[in-house]
Amino acid sequence: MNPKPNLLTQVAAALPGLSKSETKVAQAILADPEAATQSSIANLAKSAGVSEPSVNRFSKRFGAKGFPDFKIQLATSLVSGVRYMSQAVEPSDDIASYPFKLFDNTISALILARDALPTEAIAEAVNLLSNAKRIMFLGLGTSAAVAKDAEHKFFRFNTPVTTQTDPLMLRMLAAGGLPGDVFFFISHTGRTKSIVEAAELARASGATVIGLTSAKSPLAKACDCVLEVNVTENTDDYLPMTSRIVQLVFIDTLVTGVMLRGGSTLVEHVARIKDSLRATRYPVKK
Amino acid sequence: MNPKPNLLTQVAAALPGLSKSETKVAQAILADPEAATQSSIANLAKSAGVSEPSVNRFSKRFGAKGFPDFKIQLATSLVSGVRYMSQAVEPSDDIASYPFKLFDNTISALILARDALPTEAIAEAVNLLSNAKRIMFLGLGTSAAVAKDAEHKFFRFNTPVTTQTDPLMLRMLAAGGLPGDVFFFISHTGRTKSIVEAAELARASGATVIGLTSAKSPLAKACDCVLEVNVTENTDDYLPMTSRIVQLVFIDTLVTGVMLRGGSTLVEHVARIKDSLRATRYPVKK
DNA sequence: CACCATAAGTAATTTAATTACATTTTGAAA
DNA sequence: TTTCAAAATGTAATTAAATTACTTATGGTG
Repeated sequence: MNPKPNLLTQVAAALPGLSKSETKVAQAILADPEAATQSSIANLAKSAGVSEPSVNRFSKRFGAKGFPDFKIQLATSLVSGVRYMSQAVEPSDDIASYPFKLFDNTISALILARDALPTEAIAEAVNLLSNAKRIMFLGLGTSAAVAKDAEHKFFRFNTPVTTQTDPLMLRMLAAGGLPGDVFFFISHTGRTKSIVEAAELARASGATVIGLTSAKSPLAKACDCVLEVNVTENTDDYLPMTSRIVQLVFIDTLVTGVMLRGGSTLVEHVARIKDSLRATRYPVKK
Repeated sequence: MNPKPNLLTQVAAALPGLSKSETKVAQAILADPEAATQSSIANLAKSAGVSEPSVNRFSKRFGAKGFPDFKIQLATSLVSGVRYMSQAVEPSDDIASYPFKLFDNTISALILARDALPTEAIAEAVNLLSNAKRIMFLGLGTSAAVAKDAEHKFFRFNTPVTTQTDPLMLRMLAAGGLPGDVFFFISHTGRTKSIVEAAELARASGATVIGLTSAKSPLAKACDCVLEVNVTENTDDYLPMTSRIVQLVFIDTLVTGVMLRGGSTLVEHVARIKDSLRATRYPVKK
């Protein structure tokens, strides 16, 4: 289940020990693996400058039943990834299975999210955040950690940024919003009352409201700009896990977007801030 | 670049519009896609109960050049994933590229981490955490957000859990460690002085020290149990992103491990805590 | 109920891959 | 350096697989 040695890597690794014509085959494959999965044995033999049986022998050397089988294995190894369909953790799972399930599920969730990225909304959010006079990242519970992370990232820019988890402070903060303020609400469900209410207050105050939440939720309705994240948590018994990871990568995306917009000036600014941390660490020995 | 509709999904989606024998083929494939990638056209035709040309026609209907090509596409779609090799974000990137790069890079990092999971260390950490009288999750900067997240998760168990970011508090906390305490340090580099020093103090105090950090780092040396995370951030100009995601999935893994060890009692306990949140949310409309 | 259009199957053909065997190359020992 | 055996590679024949062209069946419509 776990050890899934990438065929392409295997071929590269085996290179030194191969014979002359096998090396040619390996190089031809390595040069354009994509093409190799498409071509016939005759074709590949020709482009490698060897005979067809050489290619066939080569295929078998790597554990394939024959050349077509090799092509299939190669094709799979080109998209290193995860077997589809997320598998829920079960009481019967042990150390050999549950860590892999968790990683696989997280990876699957990210893949799904990537295939449904709301790029226009992202572009808009980047725009709003770039022009913000002040940014507030607001989330409760699990989303508080995401908000905190966002704060850390945006803190390095020039814009003042805050997080807040006290619901009373939240209300006051939201009520006191001003044009130019960006309130960024984070909520997986989009149904947490204090968050939704704060979003409504913020909206009414004239500030800009962005939501990182699921589509059609009450929170989404209260936002100027909605970043839709639709992750179905595959667990009731165990704790929700994947949604916040996806949220975090959204945050990363926004941070990057703002950096790109800011250009070299902003990159240098961030670099300076990063440098300031050097003294807090033990240097890497040579 | 983006739209990469999963072939298997496509087949499933097309089902209602297919003719009788095409439906049979689709069902045969859907029933065991893995096997379909291995079998010949004759084989599949037989197991679907149709003629060979029907399978061939079916293949072409889905945009393949022929059956072998279909098999390759099917094989790739079974491992939904990411094209290998992480691509750094560049100033020339725009909205159509950088979000996907970020997701892909994160996914790649998770795949690499999964392929090098330190299962024994995870098992040991789960053991230590399960038996802890008190748990401290400690990290600074970006890792503080991870620590906060861990606190949120572990908070739902019966064990007292804290985080702390003030370096003076950190020292005091560590110096006051007792047997039965578990100090869980989080640091990507493993070189942050206050963290390493706190780990050493904690170790000296007789408490158990776990580190979620990179191998061979100063922090790793100060720990009883090291969870190695080796993620190479592919960015100097832009902000580190992927390492904390991997750290979080490690946290998820530990949480799950502790839950599994705790059995149904713990699951029920967590469910009760989760239920307590219901009143804070707007109910889902029917 | 006849007709057309679509769907599915049969059999022939073509293409691709494999096997068996011949030739070449390589390296070690005389 | 020559010789020989073992390994490597290639050629050609064979077999297997896939595709095409064509025929037969099925189902809906005037």
